[in-house]
Amino acid sequence: MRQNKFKKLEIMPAYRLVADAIEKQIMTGQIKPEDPIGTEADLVEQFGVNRSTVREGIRLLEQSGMLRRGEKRRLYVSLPGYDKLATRISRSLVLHKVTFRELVETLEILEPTTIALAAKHITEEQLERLRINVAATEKELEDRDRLSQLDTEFHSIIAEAAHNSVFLLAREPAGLLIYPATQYIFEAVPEAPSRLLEAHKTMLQALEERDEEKARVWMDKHVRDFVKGLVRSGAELDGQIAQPHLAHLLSLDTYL
Amino acid sequence: MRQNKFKKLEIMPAYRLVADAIEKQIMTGQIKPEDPIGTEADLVEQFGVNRSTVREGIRLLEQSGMLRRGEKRRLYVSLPGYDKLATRISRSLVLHKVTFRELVETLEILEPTTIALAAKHITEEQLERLRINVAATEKELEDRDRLSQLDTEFHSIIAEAAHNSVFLLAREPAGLLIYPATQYIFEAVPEAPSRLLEAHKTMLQALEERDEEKARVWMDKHVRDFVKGLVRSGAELDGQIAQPHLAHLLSLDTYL
DNA sequence: ACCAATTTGTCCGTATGTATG
DNA sequence: TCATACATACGGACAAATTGG
Repeated sequence: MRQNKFKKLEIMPAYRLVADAIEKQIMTGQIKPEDPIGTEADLVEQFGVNRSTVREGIRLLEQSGMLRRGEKRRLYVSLPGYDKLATRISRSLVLHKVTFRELVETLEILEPTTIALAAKHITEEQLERLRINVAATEKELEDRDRLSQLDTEFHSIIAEAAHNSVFLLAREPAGLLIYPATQYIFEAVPEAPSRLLEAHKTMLQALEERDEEKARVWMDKHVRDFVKGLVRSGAELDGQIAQPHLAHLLSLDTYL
Repeated sequence: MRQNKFKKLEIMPAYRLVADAIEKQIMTGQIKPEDPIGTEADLVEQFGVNRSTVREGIRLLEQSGMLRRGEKRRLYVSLPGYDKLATRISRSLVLHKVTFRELVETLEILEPTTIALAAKHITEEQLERLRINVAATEKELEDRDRLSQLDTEFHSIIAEAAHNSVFLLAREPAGLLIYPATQYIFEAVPEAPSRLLEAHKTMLQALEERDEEKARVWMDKHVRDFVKGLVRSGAELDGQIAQPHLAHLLSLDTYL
């Protein structure tokens, strides 16, 4: 038998090595967010590779949000934004053919817990944003498109108010995928907008009173109500999300 | 007043346009996972840009996992893998200085629910993997490093058994960040390994019996136990995760 | 097992637009 | 206004690996 004394060598393209080297310094805190990275020419010199190679490496980190072009077009270390991450996760879920059932099952669990946490930790500023959101909802009760935007935002603010970034990132992708469907519920269920408004109003009130249980109970009801509406609007719970539901995800290309 | 008839133009670098164009076709299903993309030369011709530009665009999609170099080094459309996504999310959380408190708060909620779902949906094959995992845990009770790997794996298998990819992605990042800390608990709490083994054994049993409540209760206990151990091991709940805890995340560079 | 064509990874040089001082 | 520095994009080149005879 031939002797197998050597592990398979890890052969990686130079542009990956560049990206990994920079990422490692970021992850280990040797360079921190908002720190400027040198110019491309600097990196060329430091790594001893060609500019094209450096640029390809930079693109990898740019996409994962760890580098960005800041003022003066210079390179800065950057914190990957939660909104961008959530969008990427949502898109992945779509490609994996996630079903409505998986989404609502998740939200039935996460949303009540989220608002319970929010009741404990919400700030006055966040309450104010919720009040503005609810007021806008009341004013635009006829505009279904706008209404589903406001719905998505309402739940995002609450998630933010939970003051737990792990939780925030856990629920945001599901929220991004499911709440836009509100729009289709409105078409099928005429009383849906007013019921939504009532629920949002009550939940806001519960949050103002710091009433954890009341908030949780109403959110629970709200989500169940949502699922019922979803079914009545003709959505197949075990089917995957339809193209029209994804328009908002696709048009986000611009700032991602 | 000057007439404002024009919207601000979206001015984006060519390599982004390339990436967006391809991504849009993927998201709209015009090209599907495992479909081959043309060669770089093809893309050069189709987009009418230079090869360097095409390559930079490809890097963006490569990083987000929508494109990969497959067999024969050709470009294929690809499903972003959950493991890769979870790792990226974990790293982002670290950069955002996530605290132990946020992690355990999340897992105290998600893990019991996860195992309850798993009790309903777990397959025989997944049960078998859990049995193997628990058997290995019993055999390697002395090897702390190996033990914390097995712990992480145990919980990942359960998450997979819940058969809800949204839920899976919601908890995996927290799992990746917190369970490696088991290692440090073992150092501070001598009886921790045997307690962990007992809990894992009992949860496995509950899953075999499809006993949702028993599974949930034990997981709840297990997580609380974990948190206690974490505190006894000297971890500051409101502090961020220490460097040593992240070693596994950094060495994963190779296959990401 | 050898050869010719293709393709990727990498490098070099250059032009252009834009921002800085 | 001019000069400098830098990012973007282009064109061309070559070696190594892979493919397809």
